[in-house]
Amino acid sequence: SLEAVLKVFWDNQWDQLQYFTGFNCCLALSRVKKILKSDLKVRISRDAPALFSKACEYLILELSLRAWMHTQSCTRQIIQRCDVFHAVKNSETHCFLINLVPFGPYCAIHQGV
Amino acid sequence: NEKVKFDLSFGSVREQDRYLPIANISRIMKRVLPPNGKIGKDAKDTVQECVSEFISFITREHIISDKCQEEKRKTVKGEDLLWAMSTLGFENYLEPLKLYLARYREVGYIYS
Amino acid sequence: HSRMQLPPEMAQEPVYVNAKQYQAIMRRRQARAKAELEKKLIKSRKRYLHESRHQHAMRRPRGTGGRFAKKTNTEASQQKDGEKRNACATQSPTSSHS
DNA sequence: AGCGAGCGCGGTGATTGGCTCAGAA
DNA sequence: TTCTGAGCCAATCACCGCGCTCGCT
Repeated sequence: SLEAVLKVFWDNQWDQLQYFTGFNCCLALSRVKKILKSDLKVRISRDAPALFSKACEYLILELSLRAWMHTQSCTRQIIQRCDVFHAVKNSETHCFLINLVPFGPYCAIHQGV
Repeated sequence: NEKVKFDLSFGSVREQDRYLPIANISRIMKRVLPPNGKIGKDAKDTVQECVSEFISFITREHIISDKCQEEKRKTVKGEDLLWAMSTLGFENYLEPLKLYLARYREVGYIYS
Repeated sequence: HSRMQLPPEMAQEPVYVNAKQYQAIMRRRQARAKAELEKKLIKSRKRYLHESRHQHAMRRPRGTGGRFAKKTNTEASQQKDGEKRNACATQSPTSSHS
């Protein structure tokens, strides 16, 4: 059912893009630019922060949705770190984050779920 | 003054500069939850770190992979980042981001 | 289906990743290892980011239940009065009390 | 020509902790 | 069952966006 939920999610995102009017930016562009520049000393085009702002929004939404699926499978109501770990580990597109999401010791009980 | 005084934590960059605001991260995360859904603090922090890693992952891959190394001082453009995402398995993001980029250029800065 | 096994960083179960990301993940690992060798990694998080905002939250009025309460008219006028008195004191240094 | 870094200036929303009980364990 | 820890509230102020100039290509 995870695949179906994700398909609905991306269809909704596409619909919201088609009908959206005006430019709503919910992540600070200057902060995105700062993170971009922190990696290499390089010039940043004006639209790169805006693009990453939306891309980060998608990343957060999809990661949270996958984590919430795992939360529900454990019959819990609060997303914990281990849910994010599970979402990262079982996702083709988010597995590059695997080194950043260490399992907390108190979450070890959920490792087999 | 105040910044320097309290930033003697052995890291060179402040927390406010390495991550996006935690309140924005939390608000976006809540959008996929039912009204009774909650988010643990460590889950918020983890996603916050993941977002910064995502930006660095795409950007560094673009900078390292193509000819930007020889050509010093090249500017990172939006289309380059889209190409880098396509090579890293973010195909789902491509079409929405293309449309979003077009919309942004329409209303963002076309007048002069 | 195109997943590659990642060399285990610590003692842990084998991890499989997207083949498209494998090289980039390895490069990122090397960069992190180098940063750790240079002691440039931040380990723990601060309890709060700004001292001034911490102080602001600490001295704010709270309702029953620990929530932040609306600033009352009395407090607002008191604060305005204090500001005015402060400005007056800076303008005329001999006008302070007894 | 075009395009981005850097700076200064308003305006503003992210930051922030004590208590309660949902809910993790 | 025990007892941890996340949501709740809104005022300040650090910072975000915008317009500007200047330098680079």
